[in-house]
Amino acid sequence: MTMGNTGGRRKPPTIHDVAREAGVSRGTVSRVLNGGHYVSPAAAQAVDAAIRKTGYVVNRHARSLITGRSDSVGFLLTEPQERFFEDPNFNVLLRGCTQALAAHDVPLLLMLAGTDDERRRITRYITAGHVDGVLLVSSHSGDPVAEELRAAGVPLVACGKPIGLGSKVSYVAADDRDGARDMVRHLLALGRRRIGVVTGPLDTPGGVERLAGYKEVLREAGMEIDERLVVSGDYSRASGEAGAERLLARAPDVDAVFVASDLMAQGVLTALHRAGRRVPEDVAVGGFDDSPAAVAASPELTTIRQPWDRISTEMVRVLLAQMGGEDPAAVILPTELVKREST
Amino acid sequence: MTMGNTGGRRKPPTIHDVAREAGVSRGTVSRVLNGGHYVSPAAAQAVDAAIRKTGYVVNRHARSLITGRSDSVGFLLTEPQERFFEDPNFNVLLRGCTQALAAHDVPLLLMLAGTDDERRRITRYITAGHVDGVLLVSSHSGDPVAEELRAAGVPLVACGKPIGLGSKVSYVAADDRDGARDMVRHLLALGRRRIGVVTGPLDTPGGVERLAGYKEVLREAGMEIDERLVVSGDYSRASGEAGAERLLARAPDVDAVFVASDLMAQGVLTALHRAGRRVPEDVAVGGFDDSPAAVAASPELTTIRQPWDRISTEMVRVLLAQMGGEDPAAVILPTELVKREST
DNA sequence: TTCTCTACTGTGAACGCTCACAGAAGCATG
DNA sequence: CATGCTTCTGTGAGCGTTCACAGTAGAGAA
Repeated sequence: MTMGNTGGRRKPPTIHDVAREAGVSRGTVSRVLNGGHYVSPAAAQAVDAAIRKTGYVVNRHARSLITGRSDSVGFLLTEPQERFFEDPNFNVLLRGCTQALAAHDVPLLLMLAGTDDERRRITRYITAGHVDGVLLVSSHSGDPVAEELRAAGVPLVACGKPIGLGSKVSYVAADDRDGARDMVRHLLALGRRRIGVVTGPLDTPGGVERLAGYKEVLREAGMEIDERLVVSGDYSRASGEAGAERLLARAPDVDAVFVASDLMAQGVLTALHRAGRRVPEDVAVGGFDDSPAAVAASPELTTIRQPWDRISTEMVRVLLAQMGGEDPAAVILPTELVKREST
Repeated sequence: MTMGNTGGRRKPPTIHDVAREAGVSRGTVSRVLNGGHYVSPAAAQAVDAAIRKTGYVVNRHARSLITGRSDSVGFLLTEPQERFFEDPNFNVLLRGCTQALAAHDVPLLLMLAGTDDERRRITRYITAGHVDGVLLVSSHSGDPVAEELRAAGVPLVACGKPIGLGSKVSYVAADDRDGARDMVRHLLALGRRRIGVVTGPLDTPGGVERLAGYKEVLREAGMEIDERLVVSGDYSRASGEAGAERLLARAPDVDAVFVASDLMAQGVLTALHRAGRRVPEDVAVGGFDDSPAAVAASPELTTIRQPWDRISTEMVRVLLAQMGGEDPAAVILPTELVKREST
């Protein structure tokens, strides 16, 4: 009685059913499914109709078994997870990647390598061919997982320039150096001349590049680099606070600070406030990332926005290309200066 | 010359290779792989050794093809994605689910149903049997995707009590009502007597329950519900601000506000500050969620913490049980009052 | 000894798909 | 009229695993 297309189905239709329905052979249906080359228009139409009528969906397992591909990719996070999972930009990245892949009908598997045990299992899983490629989030220098995947020849696209991996690894990154340049130029344009910097960790490309941009612009402007104005942090809020204190102690005449992350910049604001300096009147503060911390701060932070949505789509594009046989590629995307109250 | 275990492998070892290496048959290897029943200790040991030696990893596609299971689950978000992806608690949930599943060697597929097109594709994908179960985040009343999955008999566990779905759907939720009770009791214990409330959307179970808890405690305390003290919001910061203004206009003598989300509570703080009310001296403010907004706020918010880590592990537990044939279940987990500066 | 029962093991036969190949048209060229 | 070429189609094989079944060995009971 109830045999319609709704209701609890037991056995889904196979390519066989579609072939019978369309009056063609399995091979023809398969060809239609895979691009439709070498298929007559009439047959293609019949197959399409049969697919709709039967509600056929390809069994990816059977396909994978023979093709050796899985037609899925992994999103692998080997970073200390707290840090990344608390960064809303990470969400934008994850969402962007998922959607960009979905547009290509490629499922995304989320993999978190926290413990060594997980690392091992995930490495095995990937090298066994259960995913065709990996989107990697890791700024670990010499990440063992990444290295092993690279060695196994798994298509890999890193978010941000990876350290310690050969040039064989693709990556997509924001132009950290140029972002830093923009910010420091902005501070110069405001008439500031004693510009300090709180760097990120200098064993990460981001940390290095942002510092390099800072120095470049000052040199361009004919100024000497005063090492008293350079202190380093680790992207944490606390390190920003400590950094600002050191800065104030070493160079009390500082009139602007370029901080390599918004979170640290929040700490800088706290320290400046405590020291009785007004922002931006006495000291202008520029952050980096355009995280929610930037607007949550008071005053709201001028910062550098990284194009996370474009980063994600580019990562997917590069990965799919590489899975299709193309060579690894590096993509650098421009950043944007977002002016707010702190400068 | 270079034939070691490292390096670019072409063909991964199969169950055949393991069987040959161990001197047993495919069947025996398969039995070892699937629980080891009806296998002699000697054979089991030989197989284990052979697996280690060959570096064998089961081909899940081949397995799935015959078992009909995929041994993977989907994490499905049908909510407007901006809202959830900006909520760090969502991250905790996602991470917790991923890790709990990883412990069972079950991969997680991330699925975002934003557009109708995506919704259709995902529904097809799931009902075609490409995942064995679904972790669902959706407070949509009458979510069509959820309804279709339920109808198709796909094991489903919702995060939070779902609306409009039959009792056949499992869910795991924090005890919203009890959390609200705790907060309002806390405000009463501080001596406040004119306690206002900014509710969440009243077409969600969370919104309804939190309001119910508020009313319960006041009635318990022998107080009448003054409807002037009840305003509704939609969880957004702006709606909190507007709500507080309405509250102040309608009941200027308000001395405490229970706000159904931290984000709204931030808005409430802003409005109170603007109106010249001191927090907590003049008006105590209690939030809900313990989101980062709670500590970012000034003063830091007293709030109700939902056990997101436990919610995730419970969701996974219930889902796996259901995939194993058990009946749907509902799990309600206790919340925790976190006292900070705002009360 | 013979039988039965249990514990274990090996062997096709699938699962649903793609791929290589063989073949059948249709059509122009020699 | 044969020959080649292109376009299209069907068929068998096989991907790596599990499952059902048949079978073997050893222990205990008759």
